Amino acid sequence: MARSQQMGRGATIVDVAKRAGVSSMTVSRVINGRSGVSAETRAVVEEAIKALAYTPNVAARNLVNSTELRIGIIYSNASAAFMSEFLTGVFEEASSRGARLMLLKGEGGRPPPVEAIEDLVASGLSGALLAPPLGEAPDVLRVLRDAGCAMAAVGAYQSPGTICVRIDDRAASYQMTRLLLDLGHRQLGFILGNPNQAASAERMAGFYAAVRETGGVEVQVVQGDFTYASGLAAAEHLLALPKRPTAIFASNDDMAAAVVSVAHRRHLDVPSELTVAGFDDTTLANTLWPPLTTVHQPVRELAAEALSLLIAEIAAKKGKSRVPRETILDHRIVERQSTGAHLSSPPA
Amino acid sequence: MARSQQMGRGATIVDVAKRAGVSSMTVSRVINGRSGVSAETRAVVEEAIKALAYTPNVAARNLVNSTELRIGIIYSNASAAFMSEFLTGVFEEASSRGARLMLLKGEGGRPPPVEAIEDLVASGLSGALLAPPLGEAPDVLRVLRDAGCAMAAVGAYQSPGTICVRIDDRAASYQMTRLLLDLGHRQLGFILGNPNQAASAERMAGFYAAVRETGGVEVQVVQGDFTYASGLAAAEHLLALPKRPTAIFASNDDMAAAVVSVAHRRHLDVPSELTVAGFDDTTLANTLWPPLTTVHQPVRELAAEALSLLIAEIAAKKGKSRVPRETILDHRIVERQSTGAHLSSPPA
DNA sequence: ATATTTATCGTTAGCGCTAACATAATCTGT
DNA sequence: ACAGATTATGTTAGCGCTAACGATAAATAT
Repeated sequence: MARSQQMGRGATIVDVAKRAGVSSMTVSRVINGRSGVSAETRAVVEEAIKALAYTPNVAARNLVNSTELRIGIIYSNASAAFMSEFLTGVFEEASSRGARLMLLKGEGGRPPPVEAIEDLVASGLSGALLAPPLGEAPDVLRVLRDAGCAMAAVGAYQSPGTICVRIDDRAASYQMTRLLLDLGHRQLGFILGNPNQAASAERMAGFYAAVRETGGVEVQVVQGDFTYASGLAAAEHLLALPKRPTAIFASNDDMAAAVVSVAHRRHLDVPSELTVAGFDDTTLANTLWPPLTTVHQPVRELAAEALSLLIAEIAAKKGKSRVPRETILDHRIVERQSTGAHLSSPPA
Repeated sequence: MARSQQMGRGATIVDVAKRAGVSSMTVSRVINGRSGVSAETRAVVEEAIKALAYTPNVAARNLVNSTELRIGIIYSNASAAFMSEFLTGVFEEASSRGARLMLLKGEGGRPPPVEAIEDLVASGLSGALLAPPLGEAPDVLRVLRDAGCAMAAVGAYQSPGTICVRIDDRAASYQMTRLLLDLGHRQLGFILGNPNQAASAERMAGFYAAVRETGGVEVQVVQGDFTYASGLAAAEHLLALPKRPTAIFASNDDMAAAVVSVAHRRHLDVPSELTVAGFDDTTLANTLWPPLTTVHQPVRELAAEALSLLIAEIAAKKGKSRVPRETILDHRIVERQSTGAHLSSPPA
């Protein structure tokens, strides 16, 4: 019996070819979008593919190409909440593309040592995907670039030859600030992020943009570095000010959480006496009480998109690459319970 | 020319066979630990494998087996920090085994709906790996069991037919309590975990075991459910008590973080006026200030081991499975800065 | 008209591995 | 001692796919 169809799982390329009345090679060409197939033939084949619910067998494809796509995922253990989402996105994409992932993690929030990256590259890498903030780590970028390794970075601002996938930090920050202003707040505190990440400057720019277009706003800006500890210090400073802010916008959730903690220590209720907003929508935002109003990044999609682009880039290696250098995905403002309207006469 | 060795990436099974002076089939048998190979032949082959740094080509293997191992990873988004580690472990293991992972995530800390699981199973699953606390979710277990799907659960206590991989919660809890007692604390508070997870009872048992063998200890136990909010309430209760505890041991880090927050609100310094200990060593433990003393679980290893056992179980499906039902990995007490010696006369 | 290019499609071979069978060598029991 | 069972190895074929080349027909050039 003609085994293919009846037994076993999915249909094979041969089944499709038979049904379309062409050779398997033609089907292969259609699948891979290769040229040299007439429009009508292509249509017939596509019809057959759909009818049989055919999906290419990645194992067979990898085997013959022998080019087993090896992608290095390089990250530091900075924000685990973020990484969980990130890895999920990457893995889903990788498994459907049949890519093999090599994870490399730095310890203590630091990038992995250069030697580790060199080893990884030496083991034969097709490309590397950088999780924030490594997309802006000079050492990492240099090693990879020297090795001629294709790169994609999530959350990074452009560096030559790297595919960047991120949200529009400035716009997000602008919108969040607008939200605060619309709630009636006119005394605003802003806690900056780590200065060596481009996103920090963008977030501040968005904040200022919203402030500038509104009259009578007083702002206090203090430097942080994205850590909880830095948020603690910044909050202590802001809340000890003679004209203390009625709303504080921190450049990430960790620092926003610290603000809440300091507020509580000073017996200030959140949000009735102090409004707090964060950025990133990590689990922390939902773990603490009150849950934080924050900016949600579509981390999973960012990661999946970055991997997808990276694979495209690798494929297009010889010809001029038609892969966009910069891709922006949509963010979302999540309003939870750490923000509230400004009360002109605060409660006793 | 005999292409194999000189060009292309790694060595193939044929290269190994040639070097060992046997057929490729014999090498295959050695690799897969199949019987029917003499000890000396096996040794020679293993020698050759090592010499050539041979690694099996997963694509080729999957292709011929056609049985592409599809493993479902089922989890809720409870603790992202945990999941990040968990996924890392699972993915590393999966990529070296050539397994294809299907992720299924529940929303809002709930298990995924039964329909979703049924769909997943229907799509052809070889086995399922359950992240905590789903290893003890009756609905999930039932659906999987009915489908005759092999299962492994991390952090769960035994349920028939499921492979459980976890740490010894009781021993860990005992050790942590001992640490507190050795620091001189005699007024202890304990915050219970969610009662529908077996680990909660184990952790309490360990706590009591340590308390019982020590004289003159007063304990206050209050119910929690592993959430930050429940920790808040529990801490408020404990710290309002007339004879308030000098040390509080929470059944997980989220609740321990809440204790720290409440302590600060009441102007109690941690650790000089109140010692706090957690459990799990999530990133939260290192994010907050002061960093928490807690019990570290080797999450990555737990996940990898569980997947490894699951794959073994699937392979041994026909014969009697020789896979252990329960596997315990080592934990570690991590002493950070939330714990300190009890001062007989507390500072003014 | 014939030679030459171009577009479309088919054939062959082989990626690295293992199931299934074939073979050779050794061990049983009576 | 010799058929039959056991153990140790080799042979053959093929998993699903695609590179490389070959074949055919149509378009263009000379």
